[in-house]
Amino acid sequence: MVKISDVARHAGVSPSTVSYVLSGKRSISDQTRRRVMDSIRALGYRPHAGARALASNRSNVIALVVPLRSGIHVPIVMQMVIAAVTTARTYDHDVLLLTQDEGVGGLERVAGSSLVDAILVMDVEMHDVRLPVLRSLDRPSVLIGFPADPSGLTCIDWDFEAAGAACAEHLVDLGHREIALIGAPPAVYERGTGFAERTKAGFQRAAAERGVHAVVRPCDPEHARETAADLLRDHPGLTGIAVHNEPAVEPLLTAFRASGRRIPDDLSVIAIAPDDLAERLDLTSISIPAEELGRQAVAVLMDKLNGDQAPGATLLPSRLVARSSTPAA
Amino acid sequence: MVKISDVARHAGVSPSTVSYVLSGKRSISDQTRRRVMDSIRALGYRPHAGARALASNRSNVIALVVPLRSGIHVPIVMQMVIAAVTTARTYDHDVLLLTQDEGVGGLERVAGSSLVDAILVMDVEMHDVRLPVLRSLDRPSVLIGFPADPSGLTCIDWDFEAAGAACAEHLVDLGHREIALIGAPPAVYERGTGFAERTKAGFQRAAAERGVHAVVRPCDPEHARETAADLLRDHPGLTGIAVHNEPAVEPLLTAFRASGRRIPDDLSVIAIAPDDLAERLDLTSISIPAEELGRQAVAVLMDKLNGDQAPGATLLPSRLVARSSTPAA
DNA sequence: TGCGCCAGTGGGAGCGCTCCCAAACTCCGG
DNA sequence: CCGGAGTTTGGGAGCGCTCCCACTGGCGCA
Repeated sequence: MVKISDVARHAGVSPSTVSYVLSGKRSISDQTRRRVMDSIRALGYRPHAGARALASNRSNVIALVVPLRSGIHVPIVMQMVIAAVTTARTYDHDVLLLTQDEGVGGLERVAGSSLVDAILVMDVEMHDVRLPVLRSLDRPSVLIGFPADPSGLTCIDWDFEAAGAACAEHLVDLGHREIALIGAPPAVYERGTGFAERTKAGFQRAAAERGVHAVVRPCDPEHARETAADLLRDHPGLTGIAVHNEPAVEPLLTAFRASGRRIPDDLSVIAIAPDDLAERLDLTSISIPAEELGRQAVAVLMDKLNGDQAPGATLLPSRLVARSSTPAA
Repeated sequence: MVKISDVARHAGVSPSTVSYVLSGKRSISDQTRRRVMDSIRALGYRPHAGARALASNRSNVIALVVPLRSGIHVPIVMQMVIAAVTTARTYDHDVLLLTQDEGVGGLERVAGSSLVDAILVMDVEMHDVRLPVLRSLDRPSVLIGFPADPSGLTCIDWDFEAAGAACAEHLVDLGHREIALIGAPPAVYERGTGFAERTKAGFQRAAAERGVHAVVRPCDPEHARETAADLLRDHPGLTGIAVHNEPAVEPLLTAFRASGRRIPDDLSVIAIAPDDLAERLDLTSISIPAEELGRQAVAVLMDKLNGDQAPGATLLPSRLVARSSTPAA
């Protein structure tokens, strides 16, 4: 194994100089820097991660806690994970993967052993048992999602309240007087996951402000057909529908058509969904950019690592893209 | 920070004894062990990962290279990832996530810096550029999937050849004389990914051995409808179909029905797909246990890490489960 | 009694890096 | 010509752990 002293000898400088060339923590003459860099390349030197972590008290690794529970859409999670890894690399960090089932112990383990410098937690619950641990840990963390009490924590998420409201506004502006939101699977609401509730709240608030009747239904994608049928039966006057449940979108559309409703003639449909899905189905949508969220979360985490004061809460705006499922009047 | 010498003092032993208690590398009297463990708990001691890695030349971290390209089914990948992480934990290892877009450089980086002890690579291509690097690296690796030339490498995968053959056999045994395999998206074949080819080969071989006419079509899930229509038009006598393309399964079934074929009365359908999907649709299927593959891959990797001679190739058998889409005669 | 053997323990060098504390050298103004 | 400031570099302690090399005391056997 090539070590820093080998490089130093080869370049005719001291080990500390090689270290400083690599870290940039003090000024080095151009000539020396070049000589050192040449030696590094010539010898194929790679700093030993463990030695570095021991001496500097920084591992250059962040932990990423991924969820894998019912009701969450896996491809979106994966997009965020990939974006997080890619972004972390631009900050010269790697990503250690933790699953939720290790729970609180996993966080204490990787933080306590100095395996990671910081922690990114996805899919936070309203009353997440990990919150007190995260608050007490000596390493910075960022949560993707908002718990009931975010005090003392840094959280980031899409602005689902605004997204829900935008759906209602869009439908009302098109002239609909009776609208519905088809939301996440029941399991998600029962868990008290924040995003589902916030979408609902925004939708209902915006509708109420405009004096429009709004109903909200959870929806299990496997029973989309029944949900659609029930909804249309219970509310025959329904003409505008928002869907916030990615895997259920296609089954729902099929079910609406099967029940004789033409889209958009009889029913306007807007979805809160990733762009690729909405584009394919030519659906008006509020886009939820997964990569953007993963990227931003890491950026905020790195700010905290550098000691910069990060905002306690970040809400990523979503964007409404009109397509042919909600025609202008 | 609590260090090993603090524990040693608290327990009235030497630091080396604490180390040996933790590693189990030499015998310790019960009494001493108990005292040390008590002190560890009392002080909340956690060994410093970096120091450990430096002194022992083992980081207890493995790298996992995940794919995210077109044509692969994300939930299956995620299942394998989760299984790999969970299994690695049972061997007291953590998992560092690498994306493919760092390519060869990422492997050299994490191996060269001793950040990881071993490498697990998912979604291997036939002529993967990473193969020579993996062969030359000083750390063990395991590939999930088989390249064109697996010499000098350890590979593991489902036995797709057998799965394809089992599909054909099952259909032929039911009396079908003209059968088809609807496979992965064209992009997957073009990339020369092994699994798609092997399924095809097994299917065709088994059909040929039984003197039955077999056609194979790739299928882009987004154009499942057209694929189904074309296939039925080109081969009106088709009565048995195997599908090896998870996201296309439902659209295909819809398309078959839309073209007037009843399942299973007019058309027997068998799928190579995860159990949950097949169960939901009540489809006869060859199950591809994703968790099992992730678990086994890590197990083999750990064997190699321990110096045990691991088999060069491992093929995981799949299991045929008959359901109502292919009724017994 | 003397010896070898074994189980249990301690001492401490060394893993490869970082970063504090100087030291060397150059340049300038007085 | 000297002192001080600025720039560049070297020396080496120390990060927290592992594991090699002893050392000790007890036991059985000749």
